[in-house]
Amino acid sequence: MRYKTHTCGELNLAHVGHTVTLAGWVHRRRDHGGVIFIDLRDRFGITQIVINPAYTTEDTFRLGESLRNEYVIQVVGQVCKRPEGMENPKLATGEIEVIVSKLEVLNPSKTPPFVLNDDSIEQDESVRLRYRYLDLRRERMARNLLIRHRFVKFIRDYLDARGFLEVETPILFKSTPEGAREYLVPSRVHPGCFYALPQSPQQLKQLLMVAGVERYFQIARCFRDEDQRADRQPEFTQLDLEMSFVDRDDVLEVVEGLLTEFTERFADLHGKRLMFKPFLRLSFEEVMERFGRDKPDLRYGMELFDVSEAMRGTSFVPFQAQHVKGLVATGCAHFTRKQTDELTEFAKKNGARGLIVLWHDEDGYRNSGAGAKLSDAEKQAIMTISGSKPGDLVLLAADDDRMALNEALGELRHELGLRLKLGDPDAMAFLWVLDFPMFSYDKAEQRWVANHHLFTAPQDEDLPLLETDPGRVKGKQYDLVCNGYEVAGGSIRIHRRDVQERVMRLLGLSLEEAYKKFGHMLEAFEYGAPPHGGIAPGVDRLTMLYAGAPNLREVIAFPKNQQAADTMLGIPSSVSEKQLRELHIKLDLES
RNA sequence: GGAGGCGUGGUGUAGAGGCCUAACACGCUGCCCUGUCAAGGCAGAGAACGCGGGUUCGAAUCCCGUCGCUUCCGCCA
Repeated sequence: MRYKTHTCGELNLAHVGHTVTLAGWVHRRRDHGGVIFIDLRDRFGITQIVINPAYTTEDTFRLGESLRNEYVIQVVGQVCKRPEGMENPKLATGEIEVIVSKLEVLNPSKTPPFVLNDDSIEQDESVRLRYRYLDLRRERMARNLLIRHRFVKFIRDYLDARGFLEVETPILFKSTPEGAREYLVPSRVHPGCFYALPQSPQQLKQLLMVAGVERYFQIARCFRDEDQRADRQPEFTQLDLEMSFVDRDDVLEVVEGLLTEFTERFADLHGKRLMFKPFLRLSFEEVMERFGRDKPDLRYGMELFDVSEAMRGTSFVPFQAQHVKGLVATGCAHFTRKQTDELTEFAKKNGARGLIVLWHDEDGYRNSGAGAKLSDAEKQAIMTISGSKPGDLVLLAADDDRMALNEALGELRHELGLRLKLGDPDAMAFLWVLDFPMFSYDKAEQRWVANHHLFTAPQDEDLPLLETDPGRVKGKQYDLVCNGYEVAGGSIRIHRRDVQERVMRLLGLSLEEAYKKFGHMLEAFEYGAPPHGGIAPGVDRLTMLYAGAPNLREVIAFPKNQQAADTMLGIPSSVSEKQLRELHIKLDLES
């Protein structure tokens, strides 16, 4: 006999009269003494089971009384329309119930260490992770897994329909000199040698372009041995993709089309909607000027304003700087001195020299603190430029370093956005950030460093600047930002050897060194590399946003904790002496 | 590597120097109950308050250290 003829989510009035077999977990039990109700749960839903002595044997009823939460049971019974007024509109199957004739306990269960049948309780996460297989039974987590599945399935269908080829690349990869710290895998066969787990399939996907694949993608696992954040896991999943004979907009269109269609087609599942259609496009420079962060949350405004000119020649010492900018915290004039002091501390921590606060009352800026020191003309200018209204709080900072000023205010804007919950939880505010500067000067090391990676192509018109003014060279690089998170990054790559060599020269990399580190790439590029470029959207981060989750762990079945450990599996763990010997490894636990 | 937050029965919380021989809710155990769906009623078991040290006549409550979890900075080409 089959374990189940139907799932617990599919029965309805059309099935009334049918005899069905269901199997699943006891979600909840309501024992009225004479009649027992069981909410039977499987992945597909919940169905009410009724155990009534009038319709079954004494033994079955006794067995029903012994049921507890999370017992795995199988029932045979008849689908019946519920009595008038007894329907449950909260359940998809709420118009019917199954009257049990036969009941079997397939497996009893210990009492779970935490509540599985109530998502409203915020459960301590370390316990959830310790018993992740139970945590995943909960409705919210089951939904997150489903959203992720739909997303990945959609990606495959969407790209397949557009001629992309899914190709797997090795997990046992090569240690690369730059970038994130890597996870190393010792080789048994080659004493003293190591594989490295890929930070991303970057180099391999470019080699696939040389190989003539033209349109490649992969749901790729990536590994980075860096410290964790809410949006960073040591292993994570990227939609890695690369295209030949394309320029920037071709790549952008693929990703934008994919995310637009997914957002709209699956709105019933995730409940999100697009804030910008088409996605907003801004240059890095404009984003920094207006929002002070290369990954701004554009679900709300609160743009930075610039009063530098109006403050020129001010007698107010804190504003005697090249640049004076600020932002308006709408409706925050009720903030106390303590709260604004906190904001000042926050701004300082993020590089501001200080924070000037103006309270906008009914009759203008309050006459205390900075409000008392600024001239009427200056206050009027700030009011006009900032557009502040009574009830608002105006926050200003000054600095000779414009970028530092933008960044400090940008972090302040972000912090306020979080504290004031300015972002609409149902909105997805996708933004393309374009025209990044390719290089920054590392003062400590006295050399130019690449902001993206070595293979990013400079914009054509900036090529001459490579030798004359590297700081002004912009790259064919692009980031996709959503709700304050970087959700994708990519670039058009250099495919011409001469340009590649000029970039390497600028970065102080000799041809000899370059060949040592990237020989396989440079060699491949000499065999007819097509113009190509790509991008890598973060599957975990996007799923997190679609799921409305506060961190990546919520959308990964078995995530690592902040210490990169899994307490359920007890990893990382030590290994036997024998294993170490085979790998030619001696431990030095002192250092 | 650094900074902040949290750590009380199985779970979620309350408790802010003596009223704590630690409270409440859920869960758990037993009994009652034929229409509930967060079922209901009655009874009961279960924690010396992460760990160590200190202050005090007295500490879950204050201080120091330590461990665990978490958020952020550094780091993440």
